[in-house]
Amino acid sequence: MTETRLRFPPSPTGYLHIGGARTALYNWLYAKKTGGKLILRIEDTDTERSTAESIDGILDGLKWLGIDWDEGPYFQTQFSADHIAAAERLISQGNAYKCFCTKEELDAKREAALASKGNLGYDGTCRNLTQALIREKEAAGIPFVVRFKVPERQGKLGYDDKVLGRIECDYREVDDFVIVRSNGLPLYLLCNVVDDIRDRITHIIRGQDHMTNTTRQVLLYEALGSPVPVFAHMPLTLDTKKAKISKRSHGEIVAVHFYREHGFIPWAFNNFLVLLGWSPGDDREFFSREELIEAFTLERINKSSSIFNFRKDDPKFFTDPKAIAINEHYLRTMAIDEIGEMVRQELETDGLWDDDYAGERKDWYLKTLDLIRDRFHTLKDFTTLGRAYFAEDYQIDDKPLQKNVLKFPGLQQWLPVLADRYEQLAEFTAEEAERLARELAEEVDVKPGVIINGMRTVITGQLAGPSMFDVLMTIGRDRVVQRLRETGRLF
RNA sequence: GUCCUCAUCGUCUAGUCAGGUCCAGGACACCGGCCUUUCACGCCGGCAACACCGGUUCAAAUCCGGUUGGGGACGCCA
Repeated sequence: MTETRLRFPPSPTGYLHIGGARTALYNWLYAKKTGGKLILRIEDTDTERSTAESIDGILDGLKWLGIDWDEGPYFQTQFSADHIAAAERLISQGNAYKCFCTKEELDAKREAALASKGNLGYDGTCRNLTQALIREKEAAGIPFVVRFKVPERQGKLGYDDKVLGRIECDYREVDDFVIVRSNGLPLYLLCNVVDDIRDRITHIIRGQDHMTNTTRQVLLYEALGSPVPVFAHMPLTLDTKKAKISKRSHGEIVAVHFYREHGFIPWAFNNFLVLLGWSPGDDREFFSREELIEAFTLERINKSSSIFNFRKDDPKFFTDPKAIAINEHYLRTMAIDEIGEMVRQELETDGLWDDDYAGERKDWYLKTLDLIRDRFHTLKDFTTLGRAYFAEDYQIDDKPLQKNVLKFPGLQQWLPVLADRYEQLAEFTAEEAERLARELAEEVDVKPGVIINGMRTVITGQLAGPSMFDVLMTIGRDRVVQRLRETGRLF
């Protein structure tokens, strides 16, 4: 069996979005699973819209996700000669012809067809021009495009899709499509096939929005005398209103970089993406890289499209709750030193990193992360909700401030008293700290919770958190004492 | 409009190819309870779906037909 060769061919017209990332992921998984190769090819033939920034963005996105490739990136524009040669070959073989219809004529016809509810395809005006007429028009300098001449055959045109099964349509349903622009530059349908043939691509995994392209490209493979690769059309990802997600209409929320910037763990995001249109067939939802490669098959890709259930302006979920839940799972279960590396990036970005965290305080650093990670959702939470562990400029949230502090004015006196007692303690342990806190509560005749939760808010700024006395040990006596003494500033 | 295609809880899905073990399982979300010094931690429980109509069959979420609904494509974009 020959090696499987897959490709991810993004067009550099914007950032990498979740649809593209998912396509890349599926191709990558299948390449890994079959011991094949993944080729990265930048399809930049739309020179009007392609940008260098987009290329960088796409590469960065893939790298962040951990999707690596074996060849490339190749740039489609560097193979123009191949594309042009193929077009010429198709013309000389009689598989393509020059079309002198103007854009205006075509637009008018399309509009008329739309109005009369007719078919929108090309009507074949230039399909059978005589050689003489063609030479005459060329001599007159009339611009032309090259169209593929769809064979007039009975029966069905189609292909076998790994996901969808047999896909067919009538030959008469496909109109003569343009393969070369009037400026001489070949178009996607052709370039894509020529490149896939040259790159010896064996499997094409792409979105269902390409299904009609595939039908036409099958004709191109045939005319070019190459075998048709295996096709697998994956379901599309729709928005909550069931429209195809796009950079244009959804913006940042569908951009891969948005998730990086919101503290997602790269693999967690892959894990979320792969489940949008694929399942292992059992109840597993979390996979290591190796497990996923092992479990992944083309046959288990779903047929029906899925909805990316992001919530705009939802105070609780900034994106699909399932994505967040998966991220939380990894946040809680990954090896703590791996989490440590990722949190380090966050701390550095915020100017909170201390080199000792990698040196003599490494133990403290990792223990602290381990203590607080259970209640966090993203890597960003370590520098926001968990800021009090690493800095003095943490915010006191309003809700706990009202509920746990301002409601009990006595805390202005009580907590500084507790600070004194903590300071004088022979040994600052969780047990001792708790004993003194409860003792104080009894003295001033309030429930222990008043003292404990008041402390929580003063010391961490938060309403919730780990066991308070563990927090105290983590923050350390000096900082605890200091923060408790300053309770008055909150009133 | 034409063609292609899809159809199970709010969302992601298992089950459909090989009909009975499915008055449909899991996860997320939601609701309730427990734990507790707190909680968006944890634990336990609950709510919630086979789009519709016919047909085949002893038996249909599963097979067949139709209807409806959704999506995609119909570019000198990729």
